[in-house]
Amino acid sequence: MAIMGRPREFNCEKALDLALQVFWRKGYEGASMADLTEAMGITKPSLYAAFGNKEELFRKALDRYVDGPGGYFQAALLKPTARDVVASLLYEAADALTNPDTPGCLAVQGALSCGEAAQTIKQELMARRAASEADLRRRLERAVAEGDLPADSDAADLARYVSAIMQGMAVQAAGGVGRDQLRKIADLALRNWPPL
Amino acid sequence: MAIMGRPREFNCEKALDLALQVFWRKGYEGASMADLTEAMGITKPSLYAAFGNKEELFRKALDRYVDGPGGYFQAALLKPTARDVVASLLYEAADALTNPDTPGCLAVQGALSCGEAAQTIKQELMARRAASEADLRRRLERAVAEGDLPADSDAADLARYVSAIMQGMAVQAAGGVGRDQLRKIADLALRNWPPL
DNA sequence: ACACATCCGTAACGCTCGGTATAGATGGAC
DNA sequence: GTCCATCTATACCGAGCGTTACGGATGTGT
Repeated sequence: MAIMGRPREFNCEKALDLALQVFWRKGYEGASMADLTEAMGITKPSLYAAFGNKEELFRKALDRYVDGPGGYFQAALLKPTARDVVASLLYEAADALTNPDTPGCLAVQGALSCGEAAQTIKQELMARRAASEADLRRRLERAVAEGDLPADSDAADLARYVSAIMQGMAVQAAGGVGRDQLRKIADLALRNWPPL
Repeated sequence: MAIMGRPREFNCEKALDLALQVFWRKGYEGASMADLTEAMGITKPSLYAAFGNKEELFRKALDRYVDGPGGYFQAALLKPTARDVVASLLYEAADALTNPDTPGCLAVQGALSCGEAAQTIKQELMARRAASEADLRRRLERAVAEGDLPADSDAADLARYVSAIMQGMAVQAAGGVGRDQLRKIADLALRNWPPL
């Protein structure tokens, strides 16, 4: 049995990308269904039929983010040395955070603080940030094992340190700071790596 | 002509402190008037008579924050050396961000991203963060002039760097990271100061 | 004691929110 | 060409939002 009935008139993935942009700029709570449907070019019933509800839509947009524009994070972990990994993370973050197509960090701006209704989203984002930090921590643990970092380095502390700098850059970007200024933050952070 | 009519039954400053706690935990948009009136122990008409509206209430709470729990920032600028200033900022931030009475950084969590209605608040917070950073920049400029920092230091870049670390710590604190872990971030940042 | 300015509480306002019932349009399967 | 599953669109729902009108309560100044 192939597909039956009237086919969908819009492209699901394109619509998700448009929704992602709205969530990016306004956060989860700040983005209203009216904002979303207008940006996506579809009506509310179509949105609900295709994506379930606002929360599921956000989660799907979030998945699309980490696999797409947010992919620089996982890509950076593949660099050969710990210094390359951290440098790549910080400079790629500076670029991504100021790219007009990918404004800011969804995991930070999405729902840092919110009302009761959005707390499951807030916790989801907290978990994602923690998971990314854990990925970085494991990469740095490997670097310690390989002698790429001093043997007495605490990979967990270093990962938290680098994560905090990236998140601080995200806050700066939300405040309108530009790419070159973010890269200078990265420069300064990298002037002592590893921070001994 | 002294005061006339029925005197107010609640303490304005105490009520402001209670409102501040709500804004702290839920952000500007996430805090509803019902949340606020319940926490403050007053009814809505009393709140509107005393504070104007939600936006003015937030601004008054914000003023009370910078003069009270947020005062560590200005206090840190009075330390004798640039290193003392930065160390005080980072360690005091670690303490303040994890103090149950002053949870997180209102300037970061208040309204990082939001809907249309709250964008004046968002811009106010952006301006406050920028103003704090400018205060720090001027303090570091003084340090350069005093020979306390290398003559080729860029005070603006350094101030942005330190601000980003503090804001990153605020995001970490919003994610549940504890005091000791935040202090380790401060430790790592201070291992190269100034970052040459 | 009286008058009045002010505050408190109930109850409602208009609006927007996220979400949906229903009816009409569309196009593939037979 | 007919059937019918599916999509689209209008119009609406109940709930919650920030805000306010109104009337009764309260204490001060005269």
